[in-house]
Amino acid sequence: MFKPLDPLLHSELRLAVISILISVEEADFVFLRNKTKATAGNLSVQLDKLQQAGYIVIAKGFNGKMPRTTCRITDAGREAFRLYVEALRSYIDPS
Amino acid sequence: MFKPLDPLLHSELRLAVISILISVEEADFVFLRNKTKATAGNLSVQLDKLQQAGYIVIAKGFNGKMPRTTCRITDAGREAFRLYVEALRSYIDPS
DNA sequence: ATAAAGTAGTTTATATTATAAACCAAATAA
DNA sequence: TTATTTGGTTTATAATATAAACTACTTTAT
Repeated sequence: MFKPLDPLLHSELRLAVISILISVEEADFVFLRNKTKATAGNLSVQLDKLQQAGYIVIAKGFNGKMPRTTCRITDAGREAFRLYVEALRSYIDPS
Repeated sequence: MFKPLDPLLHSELRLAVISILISVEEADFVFLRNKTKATAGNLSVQLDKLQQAGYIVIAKGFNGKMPRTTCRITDAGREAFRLYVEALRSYIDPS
């Protein structure tokens, strides 16, 4: 009947992050913060969780002298998102 | 960009409950517990929240001698669900 | 009649999660 | 040089989800 919803993606902010990364190849911390309107603290924590889960990879570098954190989705992340959307349909599609 | 997700519906169990009530006119506690596989305690708490929010109405009665709790979705509940699904699309639809 | 087991829930304690506030280190602007 | 801004992280707190324990009864077995 109802498919379980991956708790890692069933979070407004983490879902928004994955939703962005799905279509963008790579995005940095500031870009994600702007797009999601999240606080930096919350974003930092949630990116960490996505990385722990293997759904994204985070690379730390510099843009000139300023620190720069860039994120990409992994294959596991893409697959998790696909499964999450599929599971959602079991709740929202009139079937 | 991303529409906010009503926190009252952004919960696996509450979403499942609303998803059932949308299509069934009325359902009792035991039916909901069976369909959702939730524990009774959790279901009790979440039904209460949905009622507090005005998304469902709960009626207490008896089936013979046994207590019976029946739930129906309200117009507000139906509208909240519609908006929730619409908001979800801003995360999952490739647009 | 009484004890044991089952039904239909509620309450409460605990673990998990989300969030913001406070902080840090470095860069830039006044 | 002392603010202010940028790009974050850590930590404290509030909110949420969940299960375990409990209540109140009914049914069944002895």
